[in-house]
Amino acid sequence: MSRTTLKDIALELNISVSTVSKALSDSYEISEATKKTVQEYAKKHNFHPNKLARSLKIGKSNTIGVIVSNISNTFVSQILDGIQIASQQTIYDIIFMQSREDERIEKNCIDVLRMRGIDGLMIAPVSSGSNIEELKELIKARIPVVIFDRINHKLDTFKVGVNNFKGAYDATQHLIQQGKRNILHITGKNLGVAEERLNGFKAALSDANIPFDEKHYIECGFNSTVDLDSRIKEIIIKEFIDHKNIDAIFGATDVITTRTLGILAELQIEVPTEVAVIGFSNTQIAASLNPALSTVVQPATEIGEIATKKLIDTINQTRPIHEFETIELPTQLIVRKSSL
Amino acid sequence: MSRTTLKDIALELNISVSTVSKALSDSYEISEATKKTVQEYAKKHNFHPNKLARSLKIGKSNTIGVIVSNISNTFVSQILDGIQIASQQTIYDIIFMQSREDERIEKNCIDVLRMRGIDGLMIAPVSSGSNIEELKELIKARIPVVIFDRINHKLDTFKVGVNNFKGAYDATQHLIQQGKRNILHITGKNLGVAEERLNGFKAALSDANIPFDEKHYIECGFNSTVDLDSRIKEIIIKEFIDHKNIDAIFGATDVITTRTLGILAELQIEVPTEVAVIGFSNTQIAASLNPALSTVVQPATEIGEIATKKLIDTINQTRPIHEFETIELPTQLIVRKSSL
DNA sequence: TTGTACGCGTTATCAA
DNA sequence: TTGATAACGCGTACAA
Repeated sequence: MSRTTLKDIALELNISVSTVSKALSDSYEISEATKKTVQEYAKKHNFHPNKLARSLKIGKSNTIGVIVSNISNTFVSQILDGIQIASQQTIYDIIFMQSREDERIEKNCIDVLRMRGIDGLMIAPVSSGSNIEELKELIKARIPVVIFDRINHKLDTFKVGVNNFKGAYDATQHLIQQGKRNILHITGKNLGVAEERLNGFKAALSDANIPFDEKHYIECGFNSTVDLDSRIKEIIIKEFIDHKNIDAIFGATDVITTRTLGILAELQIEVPTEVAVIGFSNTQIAASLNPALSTVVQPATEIGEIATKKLIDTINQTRPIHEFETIELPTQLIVRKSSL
Repeated sequence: MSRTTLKDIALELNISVSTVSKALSDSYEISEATKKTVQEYAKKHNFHPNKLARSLKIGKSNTIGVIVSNISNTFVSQILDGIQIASQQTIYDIIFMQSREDERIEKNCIDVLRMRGIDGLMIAPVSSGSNIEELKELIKARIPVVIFDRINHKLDTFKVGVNNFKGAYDATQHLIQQGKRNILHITGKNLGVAEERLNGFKAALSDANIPFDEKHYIECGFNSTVDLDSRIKEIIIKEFIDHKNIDAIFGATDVITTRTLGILAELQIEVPTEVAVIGFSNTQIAASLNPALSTVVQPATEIGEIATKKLIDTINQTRPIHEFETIELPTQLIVRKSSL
């Protein structure tokens, strides 16, 4: 048995295909009687209209494409949750794809989604300039694009993310208020948001008249977890154990912060008595950690929801938009035991 | 500017649409010269064939639908990773949807995916009988279905998951070997895999001649995290603090296990000296926890990969399959500090 | 109120 | 080697 079509119903009921089509969409042209017959038949035989054919016909797919780096990242999956929530009550379905931090894969994702006839795209781009031509083309083809999270991307369009400067500033200031003066900032290489977070870190130091020490700013590659681990370990051993000149660590990302905690435990360095720790992190188990981890939390769900709403608004706009808005949501500093 | 079509190219190059189509698919019927002209023109003008039209025509969408309960769950997102990896090198694209543990939403997901013309479906069902009629219909319509993770579902089809009995048995046995005899098993309500895990737990106790105490088996509702937390806390206070008759806890899921750790920290109960902890958990930061958490790890990525391969195989099978296989992968017991 | 005819963009068959 | 034509399933202007 293959799938039921309008034609099948028409044949069975001895009426025309268009009558069936109209009856199912509750058209005013059709009599209540036939509507009822058709709709009941459809329900009984579990008729599902073919979206492909429908989209092809009306030139809209009611689909939104989403490209993220990696689904298996707490922060990202929380954003996806928000996207799902916002799209739930709309006519739009969501298709997710992963770029895996690779511009070529990202290009492929864009192509695939485009071929699928998405009505709009939401993307957290790999880098600040990645696939900018492709994205421009989408917009030219009147497929709106919203950029989220990595809002330093150069494309001129709607953007939704957080105020990374302030988030980093607040975290650093908190450590300073706890009497820490030798703070190590660990961040990632080629991380779009890193620069603003570094700026916030520096600004907080500067405002407290603490000189910025180059040695207390470390960039880690992200090639593999092993690399990341050994790199972090190396620097902690050097700066904390050998030179004894660190009293706090500020991690720039979810992964860095949690890995750091693990390494400190492994090296039997007591948190927060020997070293205080705080970092950007959206892991739900921050409170379950021992010691409970102080974090800069990004409003992930909200980012997803706002981005989705913005995109849908833009899709439904009849005339092209030329004035774009960048929304920077505030982060939230949650102080727990690891930095007290 | 709207999107380019075969027609546009044909018009521009003064050849027929079918010639363009054949040239682009590198047909042997077309001369090298025209092929070259067409392909170059297509590349230059960034032509993307319309997949909707293509799928409609050939009756295959080269799309696989995936339904999971909740993307923002470590274990689930690891499975999705595996699915992505396995599909990467194939012609198939993946569409994810979330059921949020709700059978009606799950039904809606199935309908949407079906309307989208998926060639196959992978699903971790909400419950053991959820939407069984819908799924049967899919199979009747020759759209293969593979069930993963929640392999206790009653539908007769391919299933890929883990051996929950053995995973639970191993964890419990390990605790017993550490000299623990009063083990609390915390599990979830309406959790498909709970029963097998409970059986494994009981079997290990029985094999060590330890009687099973009803009071040491707790089911938690999953309505909200707050409920879960307070329920776990309540039972720990009663059994550990008041009656002092627990020396170990075995958590049945990722969420339960990590929440338990948090609550123990909050109550200032020392792990593992006062209470040993082990549990099913796929969180990547188990090693980063303090104390490092002993876990029963499920081969999530592998589950995703195998399920995907099985599904694609089935899709490409010309004749319907009537003998289905259930693959139960082994779990891995990783002993860390929390249970030593 | 219902039916006919056409087109969305593609592929496949067959004729030129 | 190329092109005309039909068809996939649906929606809609127009005719009946």
